[in-house]
Amino acid sequence: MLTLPFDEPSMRPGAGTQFKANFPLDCVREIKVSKKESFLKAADTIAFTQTRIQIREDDVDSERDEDERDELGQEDEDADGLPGRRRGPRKKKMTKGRVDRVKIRRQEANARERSRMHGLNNALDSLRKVVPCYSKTQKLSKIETLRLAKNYIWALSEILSTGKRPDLLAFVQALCKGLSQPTTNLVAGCLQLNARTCITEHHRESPFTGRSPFDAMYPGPYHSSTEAAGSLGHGSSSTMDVSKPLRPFSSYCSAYESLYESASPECPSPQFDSGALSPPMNFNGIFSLKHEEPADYGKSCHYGVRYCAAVAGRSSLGQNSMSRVSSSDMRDIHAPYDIHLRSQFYPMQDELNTPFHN
DNA sequence: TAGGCCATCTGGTCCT
DNA sequence: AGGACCAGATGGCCTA
Repeated sequence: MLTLPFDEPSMRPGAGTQFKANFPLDCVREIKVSKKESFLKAADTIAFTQTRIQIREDDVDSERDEDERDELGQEDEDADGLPGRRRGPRKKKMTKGRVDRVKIRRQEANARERSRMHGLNNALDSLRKVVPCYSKTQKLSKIETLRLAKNYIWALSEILSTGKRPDLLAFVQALCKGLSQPTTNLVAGCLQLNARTCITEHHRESPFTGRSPFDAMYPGPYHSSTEAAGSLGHGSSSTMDVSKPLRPFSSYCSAYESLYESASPECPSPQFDSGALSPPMNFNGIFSLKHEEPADYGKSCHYGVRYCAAVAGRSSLGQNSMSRVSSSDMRDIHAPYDIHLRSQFYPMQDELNTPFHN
């Protein structure tokens, strides 16, 4: 499901301090340590605490020794009759206590660094949940998550700025721009899209003639032709022509530019080999960009941007789901990415997306 | 077995 | 001085 939970606590400014408290339980489960690790950690903690106590006692002793030595040194200097000869800060000797304190500080710094990286990974996990491809079974890597998020933001901002109804394929291509082939396959799988069929059919037609594979997904005025319906595997008649080569990725780039009238990010994109794509999947006219919903889905009033061709007045879906963020802002936007109040859309959308959830 | 990904440690730098 | 942040090094795990 393609959603933008702007209202999600972790997305709000100032929510960082409550990050752990608001974090979905699923994520907490994922980072939960095993019993063995818990025991080891507990043992380490005990040993560490004991060490600290011992070291503090040693510190007191060693510092007392240092002070005594310093006093002796001062006496020596005085005895030499050359006071003030030594310039600059006195280099402190690495006594046992000081070495131990350095060790402790290092361990504490390591713990902080671990905690910091865990927070970073948690943030990355939350990002994984809002990009258009999320699966617990096959997690996107860090770099791929960031790339996909960047593409996603860019594509959505283009839609908002141009107010044009984009081509589904171009949108998918924009999302996959710069991603590795496995990730591209994963995204295609998450989109429930027969990428290869879609691409080859798209290649056959002249691009951006107003009739896209997207048109085939929905009945009514947008259902332009039976050919288009076949191109996306509409209903149960989806077939995949594996003999046709994939389009080079660079062509996606130009197509996307012609659609959005601006340069796409990082163009030219790397050209990937035409590896195996997702297996043929039936496309029943319901488009879900995500396999799973956040745990708190529907609890709060989320704004979701979803790929939905149900333009107002053209289908019951559209009529029921056109709770715009701002009617004045969105009135002229006829893009299929309508913004919905998630709480209002939830029952229908849950029903529609049931077949695509993990 | 090589390569990718990841977690962790570590030292350096900057800032308060 | 101490904490945050960063980047390099290293070793483990997994997969093709």
